[in-house]
Amino acid sequence: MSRRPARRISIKDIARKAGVSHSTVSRALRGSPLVNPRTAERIRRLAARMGYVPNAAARSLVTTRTSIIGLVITTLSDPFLAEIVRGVEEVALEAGYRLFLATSNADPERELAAVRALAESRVEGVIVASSRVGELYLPHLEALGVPIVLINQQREAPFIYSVASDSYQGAVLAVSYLMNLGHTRIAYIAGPPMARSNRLRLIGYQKTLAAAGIPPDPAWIVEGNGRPEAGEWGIQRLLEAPLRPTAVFCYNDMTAIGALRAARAAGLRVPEDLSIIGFDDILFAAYTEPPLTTIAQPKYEMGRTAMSMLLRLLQGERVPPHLQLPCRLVERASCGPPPEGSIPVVPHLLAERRLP
Amino acid sequence: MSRRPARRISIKDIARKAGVSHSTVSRALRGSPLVNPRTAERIRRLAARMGYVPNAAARSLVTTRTSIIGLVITTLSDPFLAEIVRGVEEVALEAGYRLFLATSNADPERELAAVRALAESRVEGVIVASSRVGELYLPHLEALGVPIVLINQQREAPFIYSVASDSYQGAVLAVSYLMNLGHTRIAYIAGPPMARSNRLRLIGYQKTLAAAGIPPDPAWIVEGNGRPEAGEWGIQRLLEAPLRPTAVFCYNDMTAIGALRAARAAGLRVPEDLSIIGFDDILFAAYTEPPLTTIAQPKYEMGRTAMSMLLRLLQGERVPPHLQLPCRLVERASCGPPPEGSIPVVPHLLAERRLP
DNA sequence: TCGAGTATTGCACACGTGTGCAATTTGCCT
DNA sequence: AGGCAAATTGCACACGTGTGCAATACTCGA
Repeated sequence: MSRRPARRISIKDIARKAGVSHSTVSRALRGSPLVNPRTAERIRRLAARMGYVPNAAARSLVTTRTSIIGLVITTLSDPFLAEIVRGVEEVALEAGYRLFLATSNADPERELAAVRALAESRVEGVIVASSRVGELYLPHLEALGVPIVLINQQREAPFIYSVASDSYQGAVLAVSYLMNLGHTRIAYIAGPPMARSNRLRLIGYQKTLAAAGIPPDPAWIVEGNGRPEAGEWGIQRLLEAPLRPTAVFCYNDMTAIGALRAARAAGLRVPEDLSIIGFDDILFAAYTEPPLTTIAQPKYEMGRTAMSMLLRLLQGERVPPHLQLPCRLVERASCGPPPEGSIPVVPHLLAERRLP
Repeated sequence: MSRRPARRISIKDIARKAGVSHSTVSRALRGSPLVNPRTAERIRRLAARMGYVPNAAARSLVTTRTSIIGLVITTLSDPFLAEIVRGVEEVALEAGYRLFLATSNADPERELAAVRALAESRVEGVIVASSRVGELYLPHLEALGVPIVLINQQREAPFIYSVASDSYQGAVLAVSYLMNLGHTRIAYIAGPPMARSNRLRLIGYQKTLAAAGIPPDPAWIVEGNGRPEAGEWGIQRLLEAPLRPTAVFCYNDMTAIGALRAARAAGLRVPEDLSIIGFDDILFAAYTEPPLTTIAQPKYEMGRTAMSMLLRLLQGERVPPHLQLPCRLVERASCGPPPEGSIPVVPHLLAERRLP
C-alpha cells in the first residue's frame, strides 16, 4: 500500500504557525538581511521542527533555475565510466547541482525519449560521458540550447565543449617507454578506425617511432575495435609478420586483455617473450596475468574538470572549448626488455636508448 | 559565453498565437476530450512548430507528482552495478519516470546532502543499488516517506522492499556443481562477515556438503572481505590446511580473481590442480586466466524487477516485500575434476557422484 | 515629545500548468 | 424559427516560492 505522502508542509504552514506572512518566512529561510535576526532565527527553528523541506519545483518555477545537470551515458557497462561519473558528481554536489541520468543503449527511439526528459526537466547543462556517442544523439542535445561538455569526444560546434585525455601524449609515453626498455620492433593494435582517440594514438605511435629513426612497418599496425577479440586477432596476425614485433602497444586495456590471452595461447611468455602495454587503466588492469602495464587516463580528474567547466559556462564565463589532460604511465608487469637474441630494426639504437 | 536560454515558450504563448485561452491549449496538448478535435489538432501542430516543451516543474507543482525516482548508489566503481542500473532505467523510462542519481562514497556528510537533494526534488520513490549501504543512510531515506526498494539488501521495516538474487540457491548450485565434478574437499573463501549474502552463501555451502555426508572442516572456511586480496590470503591459508582442498568456492568474482593469482603464484594449475568457482559473473570473469566459472546473478532482471516493484507500489498495489531471483551457473574453464590421486574425504562418494 | 530615517513586515503579483465551473457556442429536433 | 441539450471555451483559482514596492514599526537625535 502506498501513501501519497501527506502533503509536505510549505512555507505558508510555517507562516501561519509563526504568525507572519509567507514572504517573511521565505526571506528568513533564504537568509535575507531584510528580516529581523530574532524572528529569522525563530522561523528557522520552527521550520526545522516542522520538518520543512523546500520544494525544488516551485522554486525553480520562479527563479527559472533548476540546478539540474543532465548526465548522458550511452552505455553504463563501460568499466571506464565509474571514476568519471564520480568526479562529475562530486563537483556537482559541491556546487548544489543535481544529476539526471540519461542512458540510451544506442536505441534511437530511447535516445529521443531521454533527451525529451532532459528538456522537460529544464536541465541547465549536459555532460556526455561515453566512449562513443550516437550520431543522432548530439543534434538533439544541441537543440536543448544549453551548454554541453563532452568527455573524450570532440565536435566543432558552438556551445559544445570537451574534456579529453591527451591520447597523443599517452601514445608517445607508451612507445617511448617500450623503446627505453630496448624495444625497436613495436606493433600497434588499433581501436575503432573512426575514433578520434584511435587516430591520435596511432599518430603518437608513428611519430615516436619516426623520431627514433625506426622505419614504419605496415605489418605492425593491425586493425581492431577496442574489444578483447581484437587483441586476439591482432596477436595472431602479428605473429605471422615477416619480422616479429617484440612489443605491442594496444589501443586500450580491453584489447590488451585479448592480446595477453592470445599470447599465452601461442605459448609466449609475457613479458619475457613479448611486452604488452595497454591504455586506460581500467580497474581490471591490475588483476590480469601478468598485471598490465598501461597508460592511465586521469578519469576522476576528467570528470571533475568537465563539471567545473560546465559550472563556469553556466556562470557566463568564457572558457577554452577543448581541454586535454595528460595521461601517465602505470608500470606493472607486462613489459620488460626484449628477448636476448632479438634483432633490432635499427641496430645503432641498442647503444643509445634513452628517450624523453 | 552562456545564454540564459531565451525563455522557453509556454502554453500561454501558444494560446495567444492560436487565439484561444491557455486552458484550451493545456487540454488540447493533454488530449482531453473537452476540446474540439479540429482545434485540438490545430493547437498540437502549432505547438510542435513553435518547439514547445512542457515544463516539468510547473506541471509537478500542480499535480503534486514529479515522476522522479531516486537512484542511490553508494559506489559506482562496483563493476557489478552497470547491468542493474540498465534494467532500472529501462523500466523507468518506459513508464515515464526519470532517474535522479545520488552517489555517496560512504561519506556521511555527502550522504546527507544527497538525501536532502532527493527530498527537495520530491522523488516519488527510491531504489538503492549497492553492495552495501551505509548504516546511517537508510534512516534518512526512510524519513522521505516514500517507498524504497533495496537491491541485494534486506531490512525489515515498513515501506522498505527488496529484490535480491538467491544467494543460498546460488551457493548450493556452486557446491553441487563441484561435487558433480567429483570434488569432496571443497573450501569456501568468505566475504564480509556481516553481509547477509555472505551468511547465506556460507549456509548454502555447509548444507550442501552436509547433505552429501561430507563432514565440515573448519580449516576449509577462511574469512575474507570480497576483494582480491582476500582471495590471495585465502589460498595461502588453504594450502597450509592439513588436508588440502581440491576446489574453492569464492564469495565473489573479485575474491576468485585474487585466488586465481595466488594459485598461480603457488605453482598450481587451474583447474588441473585446483578448481575455483566465483559468484556474480562480472564482466571480467570471462577474461581471467583461465576464464572463470561462476554463479551469475541475474543483474539486469534484478534492476527491472526492482523498478517494476516500485511502480506497482506507486500505484498503490500491495506487493510482497522481499523478492528473490534465482542465480544460474556459467561454466567456463576454471573448474574440472579433482586431480587423479587426490583422496576424497568420504571415499564412497567417488562411486555415486550425481547430485541435484 | 516629535520627526526623520531606518528596519521590518505584508501585499500582491509572477512563474507555467491543470481543472472545476460558469459562460458561450453549436447542433439538432420539432 | 425557436428551444433545448450537448459540445466547446474561458474565467479564475490553485500549486509553493521569490521579490518589488508600499505600509508599518522601530530607533535615535534634538
